Amino acid sequence: MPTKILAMPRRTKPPKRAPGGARAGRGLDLLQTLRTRIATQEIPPGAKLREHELAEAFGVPRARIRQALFALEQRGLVERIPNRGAVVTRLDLAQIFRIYDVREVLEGLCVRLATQNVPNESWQDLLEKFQGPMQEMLQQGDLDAYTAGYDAFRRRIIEAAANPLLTEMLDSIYEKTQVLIRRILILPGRASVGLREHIAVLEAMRRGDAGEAERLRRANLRSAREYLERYQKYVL
Amino acid sequence: MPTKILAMPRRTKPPKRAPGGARAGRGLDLLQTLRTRIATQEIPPGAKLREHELAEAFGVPRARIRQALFALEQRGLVERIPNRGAVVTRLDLAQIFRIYDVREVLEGLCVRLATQNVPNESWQDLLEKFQGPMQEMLQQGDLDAYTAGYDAFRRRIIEAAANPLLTEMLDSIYEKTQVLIRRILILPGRASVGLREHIAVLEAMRRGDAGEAERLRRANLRSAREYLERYQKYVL
DNA sequence: GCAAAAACTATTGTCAACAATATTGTTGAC
DNA sequence: GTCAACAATATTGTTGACAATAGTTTTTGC
Repeated sequence: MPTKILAMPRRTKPPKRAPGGARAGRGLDLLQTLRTRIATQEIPPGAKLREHELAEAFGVPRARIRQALFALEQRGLVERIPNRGAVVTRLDLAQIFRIYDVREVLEGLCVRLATQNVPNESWQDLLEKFQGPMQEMLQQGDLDAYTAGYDAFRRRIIEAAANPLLTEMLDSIYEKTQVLIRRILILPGRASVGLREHIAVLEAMRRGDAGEAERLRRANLRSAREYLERYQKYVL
Repeated sequence: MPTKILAMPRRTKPPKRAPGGARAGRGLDLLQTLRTRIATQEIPPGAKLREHELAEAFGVPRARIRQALFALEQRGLVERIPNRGAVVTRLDLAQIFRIYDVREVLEGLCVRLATQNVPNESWQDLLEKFQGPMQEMLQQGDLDAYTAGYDAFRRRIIEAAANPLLTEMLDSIYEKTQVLIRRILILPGRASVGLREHIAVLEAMRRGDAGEAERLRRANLRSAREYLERYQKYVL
């Protein structure tokens, strides 16, 4: 039994809290930790989340764990069956495609808004990064660096879009597909195709062509989806 | 002070629960009640939601109210300030426009998926209803009936799209803008323009032209948004 | 009479014990 | 040997009491 999935990231003070400073964000901290661990599959799909166990591992009362689990349920990261407990949601292929349908239109909206909201020049640095360094990272097989670069791209766009509701929805989707995105990335030929598509999107943004940028971004996600469809047995 | 906003819809058994049947959905019931009351502004924006008060009004322990408020916060219907309590979220114009941006692409996706998922003929009845009876309702000024018709249209499309994530997102948006949608409807000329647009969408769906249906639905929502922009001082 | 401090009140946040329910293990009969 | 009923255990669900915090009023010093 994998009981050591849990274990706090370094909990130095189980008995007493830090006496001085603000520690009001504790509950949120806990939730955030669980979210990322589920998103990265450090806690894998299908894992049982026992309240008592978690409470002990995190050194917090069970009520707080309970609250966190409730929040995770609302975000769709865990499923709670009455009197049976919570398990990490397992996504089947059909659900993944449905998520991608939604993601496609939301990411499309996101680049459109971003293009409209900030001056065209502000995309220059990202464009150059994607035309140069990112290309090299791929050739050297440094997928971690590439992923980091892609994440930065995504975050910049989301920030520029400046739409809190959209941000929340994309975050909610992202934490469900994070692992999947990385798995698609290592499919044969996917990374370089993706990179070309990202560059096309960025070029449109650089020109200030919001409509075209949206269209290209949507095409990009549909293309990722097609890869997933073709190689599904290797990914899942 | 409007303390009688609350008061349960008819709580006949405060001391003991129904002895026999399933009543597990209690907690969910409470949440649902609060959601609809906030969505319809029966509980108006800015209203303070006191846990103790709610607990007494609903005849449930405070912990359950607390849980419900937590859920409402996650859905963005209330804002919780630590140690200060929860107030119903008040939307300003900027936020409303941001919501409409998201709604536009999601409803667009929704009609596209719906068109792809079910046979073309299944839209025939709705199309006829919109070309005939709905028109009459408008002419007779029966906005309640018209609204009900529109709701049915929306629900059919959402159901046909068969995408739980999308459904949830649209529901979440809808409960924030429900009142607003009705206010837009009574703007001069809006209803008839809207009806024409809905018919155009339905015609495209009837033809099985998913792409065009999506485009038309998006145009429809952008048009609603423009009305809102023009008449904003009358609506808010 | 005004301002600042202190006591008070109202409200939310935390917790640990208790109850209800589901699962697992054990016993007995056929 | 297998199945069913029953007992034991583990896990979640519920509740009320207590602690902490923010807002409000009163008091006191100038």
